[in-house]
Amino acid sequence: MDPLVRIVLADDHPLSLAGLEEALNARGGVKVVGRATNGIDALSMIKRLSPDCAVLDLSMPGATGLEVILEARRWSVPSRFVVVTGTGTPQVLQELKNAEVSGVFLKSTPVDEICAGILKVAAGGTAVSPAVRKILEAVEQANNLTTRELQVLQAIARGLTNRAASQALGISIKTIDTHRTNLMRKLGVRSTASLLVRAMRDGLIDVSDI
Amino acid sequence: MDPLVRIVLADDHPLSLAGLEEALNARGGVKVVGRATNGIDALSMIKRLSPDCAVLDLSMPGATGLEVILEARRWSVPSRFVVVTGTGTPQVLQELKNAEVSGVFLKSTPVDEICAGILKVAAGGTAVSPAVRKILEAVEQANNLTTRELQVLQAIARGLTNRAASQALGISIKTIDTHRTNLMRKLGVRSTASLLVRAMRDGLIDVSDI
DNA sequence: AGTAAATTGGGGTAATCACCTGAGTGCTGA
DNA sequence: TCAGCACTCAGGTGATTACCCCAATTTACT
Repeated sequence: MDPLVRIVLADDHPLSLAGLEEALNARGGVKVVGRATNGIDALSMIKRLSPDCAVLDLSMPGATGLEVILEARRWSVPSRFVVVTGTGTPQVLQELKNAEVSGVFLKSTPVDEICAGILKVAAGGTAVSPAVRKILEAVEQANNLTTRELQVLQAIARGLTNRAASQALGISIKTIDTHRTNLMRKLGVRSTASLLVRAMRDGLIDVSDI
Repeated sequence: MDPLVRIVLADDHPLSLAGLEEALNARGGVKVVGRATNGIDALSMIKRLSPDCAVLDLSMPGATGLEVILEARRWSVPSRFVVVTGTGTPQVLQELKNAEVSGVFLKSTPVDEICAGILKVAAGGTAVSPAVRKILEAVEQANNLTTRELQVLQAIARGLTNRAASQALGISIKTIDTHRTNLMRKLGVRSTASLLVRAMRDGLIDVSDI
């Protein structure tokens, strides 16, 4: 048998912490050598223990999981990292991707899948849940949209007609028309209806203020 | 001081169970007299202990929280009930509302809020989290839409034009037009764009298969 | 049987959309 | 300096939508 994989868990929600540890123990092959409920403790613990893998919640008091990772890397800690995040907003996931975090999971992911991912990352691999991967692909596509195009998309989502959108953005109706045409071409749809469905599904537009 | 409020907790996820109990203990005034990780145990426990309040997860092996409640009521158990559900689909919430469950919360709700709700329900009140209430209002509105109108809404969401939708549903374009107009009037919007945004935001249409 | 609601569909009009070609400006990196 | 891109706008055409009118038929329920 391999020696046990040493793991540090950090999550400000005690219940998630306990649940994950229990699942990992049930699976075997790992040893949870440290637990933290805030970013600061997590960071010092990771520095001190140099675990094979640190599993971090993203929203923690003191420092987010991402901040912990970046800081730990500045100290050349050899650990690998898995981030578990509750809110899978495109922006957050993009940041994690840029930071080249080895493993990313949503909290809604089945615990078994997360456990498997942690082991994989600890073994030197990468593990990104399908849900996260899907969102990232959407982000990829959103990044191909220009600022102005996103603004036009937002305006349309608010129910503005081309005319109203042109007034809102202070440009000609024809310009709005051009942008919308380009949006539909870029997203591969042929109607405003599909455009909005795609945009909302992929989180390209902000629905909260509508 | 009042005597301690006697509570039974049931959740197949041990971590949620522990987290909630911890939070309740921290708040004080309550005593968790029973824990169950499946519907069957929960039911027998409630019958045996007649707690002031039973807090039930909706998705449990054996029997769902709702089934437990309905069965417990058949036995005239005097307990009051709080349901905590992970998936807040409109259908599920509507069923809970119909069953007149005293308290309904999403798992994403802050623990403090859930605790406060449990105490309120145990005291004879009702507690429905704002998020749930909002979804229910949307359901209310969706129920005012006829079957055909919902079908037309789905068709539009799939990006079908009036013509394509008419062919898909085997009716005249003019009928689609009528339905669409009625939809917009009922939902208080004046454009297809707004119609879709409203529909998606409120879960009136199924986005998964688009 | 009778009333209400749902579903169907026709006519018509003004507005808007979808899509095209073309073009001027300004910024940026090679 | 020059190509490339983003942004801007125009003209034009056919399709479609938004919205109003009205009415026949079916379904549901009292």
